[in-house]
Amino acid sequence: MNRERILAAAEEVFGTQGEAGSTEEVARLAGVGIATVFRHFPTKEDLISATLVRHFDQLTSRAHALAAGDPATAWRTLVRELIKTGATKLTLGSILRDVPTDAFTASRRLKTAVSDILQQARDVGAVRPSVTVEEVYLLIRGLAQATATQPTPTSTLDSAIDVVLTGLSHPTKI
Amino acid sequence: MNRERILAAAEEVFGTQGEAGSTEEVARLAGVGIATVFRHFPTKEDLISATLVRHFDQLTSRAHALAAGDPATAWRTLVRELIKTGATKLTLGSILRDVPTDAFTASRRLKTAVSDILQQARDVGAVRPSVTVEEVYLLIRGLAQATATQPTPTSTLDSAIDVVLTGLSHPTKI
Amino acid sequence: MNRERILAAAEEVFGTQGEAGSTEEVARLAGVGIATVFRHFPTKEDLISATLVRHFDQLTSRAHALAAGDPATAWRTLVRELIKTGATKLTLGSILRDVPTDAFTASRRLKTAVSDILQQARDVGAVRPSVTVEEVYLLIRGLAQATATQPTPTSTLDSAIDVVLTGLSHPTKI
Amino acid sequence: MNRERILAAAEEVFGTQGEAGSTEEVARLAGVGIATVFRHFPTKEDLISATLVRHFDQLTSRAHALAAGDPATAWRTLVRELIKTGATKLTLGSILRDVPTDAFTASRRLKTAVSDILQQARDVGAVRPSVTVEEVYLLIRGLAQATATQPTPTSTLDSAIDVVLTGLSHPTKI
DNA sequence: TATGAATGAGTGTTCATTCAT
DNA sequence: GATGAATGAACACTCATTCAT
Repeated sequence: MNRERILAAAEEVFGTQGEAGSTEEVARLAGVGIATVFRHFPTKEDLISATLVRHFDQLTSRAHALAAGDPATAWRTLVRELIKTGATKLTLGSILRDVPTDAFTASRRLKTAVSDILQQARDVGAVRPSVTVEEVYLLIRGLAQATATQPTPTSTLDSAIDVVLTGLSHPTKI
Repeated sequence: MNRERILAAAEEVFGTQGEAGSTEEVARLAGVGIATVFRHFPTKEDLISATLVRHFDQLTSRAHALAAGDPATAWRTLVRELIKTGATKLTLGSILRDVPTDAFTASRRLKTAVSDILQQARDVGAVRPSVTVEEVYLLIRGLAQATATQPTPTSTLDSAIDVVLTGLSHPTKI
Repeated sequence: MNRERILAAAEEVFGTQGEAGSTEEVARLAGVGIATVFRHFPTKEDLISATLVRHFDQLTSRAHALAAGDPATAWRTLVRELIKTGATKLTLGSILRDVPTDAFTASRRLKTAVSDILQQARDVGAVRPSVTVEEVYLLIRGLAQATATQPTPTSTLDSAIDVVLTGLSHPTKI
Repeated sequence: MNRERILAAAEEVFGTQGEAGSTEEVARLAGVGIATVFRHFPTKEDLISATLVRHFDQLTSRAHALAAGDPATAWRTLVRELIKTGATKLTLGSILRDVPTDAFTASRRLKTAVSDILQQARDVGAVRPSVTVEEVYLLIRGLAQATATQPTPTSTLDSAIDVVLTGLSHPTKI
């Protein structure tokens, strides 16, 4: 039952400090001994991976929920939320060097869900047809990481997101 | 005269790994003893700071050079270059916690140069009037960090940059 | 339970070499890994402080025991023992720069015990009335440090102690 | 000509901080490059040794001067001065592990001079006949080191010196 | 199953000492 | 003869990981 407590603590610790966060701090925050953490997750990497899986799965659920509503709104909301929730936690992505399979799979699932909504958005003309998931992901990851890295006023972030959404909906300059 | 060799090595090491990079690796890469690094830069922070100063100053020079030409072109070229050269190195910016004065000053100089070119671009209508340097910086830093963090095909990055440039030139959706 | 082993090793190492002694040597002598030392005493200063507390407490106990017997004998025995046992270890006192509270308190307790016996000795005329604890401490510390610093034949040390005890019992020259 | 400047700096540095003082600080204080220090004194130990020689020779001269006057006064003055001037500098003595010959010789010379004055003092009854130079040295070194180690009010030190002088002039308790 | 205790490898930093100029 | 630059060996301290209970 500690597993959940540990994961929550890990999301807090690594989300804030990146992989610089120490396993011992996770244990302390979870209120368990350090050996307990290692019993559940034999490696620091395993712990981070599991944390990512949890995070990605939550986002995937959210994407599925949004997919039921109006495509244009769903799209804009999704992009916004991915950037903002990722802001505190996605630093984790940077740790995936040799991508652990579990986390990789979870991120695949999320990417699929995002692709689906993107497709709907393209269909209703909310997004220019030539836009790919890859570039969308790059833009999302960028803003998420940039704000995670350095405190940013909400208004600045909102403007930047608007720029991205606008850029995605208009034909690119020659 | 090792100073330059050390700075180059530091740019490589810290640019890739952020402040996680070790001073010892910098020394090894520069082909000098570790104490030599510390003779030139008494603190790891000093080393990082000096690396940043060098990097920022190079970019500032480039900005000044561009400012002499056509505003719209200058603007697009600058944004592109800031993102691409920053890609390998700007991770460093995230290290500026207690901003070392020198690096801070150098980054101010760069920001001023960027602001000037942005103003010219606004004047010729290449950029929407309401755009601020802050949001431009956030977008640039985002793409730089995102590509630094994870290998990205050039084409994807180029598309993303086009999205940003387009978004900056069009009026934002309501 | 290594704590005790580490403290014993620390008393040996720091007692001999003062704060110049290395934590690593303490670990080696205690037969434990260096990290174990740091788990028990997070700082070198903490380790030294704990060593001092242990040492001071032992001396305080001894002083209390002596206080029960004949004042003149108690006095002479105490001074002798403080010098001789301190000889190997009291170098540590010199490390109390920013006195760590625990060690300071322990040394206070010892000083009080010494003062009590000194008072008894004054009462029975074994020590001249004008003698203060401060000068007694200075003389004790002096002989302890001097013999710790440089090997000294027992007979020489005994003579020197006799000189001090005699000087403390006679009226000072004008 | 730098030799003298370096020695003066060394006496200041090592006298204050013991062997913890760094050679580089000596160089800085002497206003010369560090390599210059090593040209004159190939080893840190050599430097300290030379510093000691200088110091001992000065004290020897002083002893000779005093020997010309009244024996009792000379004795008391010498003891007092050895303790007080040694207080700032004799920390150095503790560094003599494998006594470098030069310093050893110089200290011999000083010891002889002290012995002579001690003999005169014994002859005029200012010091008990059984007193040896060894115990005198031990007492002097002790007070010098103790005050060097820890700041001590002048009055306390003076009282302690009086105790020693008194103890040396009276017959020892049985 | 959970834990506190133990550990070795690594990090930033200092310092006596050497060498090219 | 004097110097600044270079170096390796140490040191205090941290952390992911393992083990006995």
